[in-house]
Amino acid sequence: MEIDERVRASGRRMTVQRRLVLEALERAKHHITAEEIAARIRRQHPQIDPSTVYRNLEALEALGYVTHTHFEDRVTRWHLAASQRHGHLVCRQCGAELEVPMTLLEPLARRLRAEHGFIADLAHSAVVGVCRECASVSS
Amino acid sequence: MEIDERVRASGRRMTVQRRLVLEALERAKHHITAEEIAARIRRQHPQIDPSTVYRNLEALEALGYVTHTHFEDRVTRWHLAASQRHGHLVCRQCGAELEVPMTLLEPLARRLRAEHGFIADLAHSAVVGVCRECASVSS
DNA sequence: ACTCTTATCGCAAGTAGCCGCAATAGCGTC
DNA sequence: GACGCTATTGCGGCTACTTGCGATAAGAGT
Repeated sequence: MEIDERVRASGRRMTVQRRLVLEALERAKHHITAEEIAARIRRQHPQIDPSTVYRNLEALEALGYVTHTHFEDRVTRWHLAASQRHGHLVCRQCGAELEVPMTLLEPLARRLRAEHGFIADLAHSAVVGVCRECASVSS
Repeated sequence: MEIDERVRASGRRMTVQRRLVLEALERAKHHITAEEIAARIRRQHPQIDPSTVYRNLEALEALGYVTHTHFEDRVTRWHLAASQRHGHLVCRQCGAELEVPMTLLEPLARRLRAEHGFIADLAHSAVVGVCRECASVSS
């Protein structure tokens, strides 16, 4: 089924704005901020309000097309849910970002599930710490 | 008092505002937001600006007296660094918070260190997911 | 094609938190 | 105890969102 139909089937509507947000995500495919999406869309369609972009990201997330990840402290970044899931390490000193396969995080997820019945989404927040380079310089 | 001296020894100054922030943290001792600290202080000292509270939390964090943890999406909470370190699980559906001992998270930290040279601070961000109760209801 | 319900939009105002700046006030030194 | 250097403060304005509201327009039904 086409995305348009699935959106409608859920009682939502496929608007020009929603399609533009989806297209921006498809074009970026990877870690884009809401601000960036809004800026890109507004280059061609300046009448589209940033709040519309935020609301559409939320709606598309509720439908399962999109997810977001929290990076260093205040930045949220969005990507298509279909793209490869992976964890993130971010260095609190130099800001470097490292991607790690989910398999690395799975043992913890399994243990949280077994011991606390908690279904963890370990890709949702980046792991903050100090990268190899910064650690070797500062100590 | 000894904190005062240590603050001064680092080239910083012990101001009324800084002492009030520290006292608020000592009284709360556990997971308080910057807004709450500011509000409590401002009940007695309305001239103290919230931005001063934020800057003092930052300064006290740099000195190692205080740390912060990120909870669900946009909430940051502060506590004395001296208090017991532990991880947090937060349910994205009901908001329930669960504390887990750091030992549970350490195997992952060790592996990140061994395989990526990355010194992870797994207490810095809560682990987001779905708690046992919400999982059993929704599925 | 036309109607009608209501999801969604644009706008303006609100929120937590951050930052630059001129004024203020710790505190080491005399 | 006054002096001077400069860390820190209060303020106003900015960022990254969020929210309320009246207007607009999807799209199901006729």
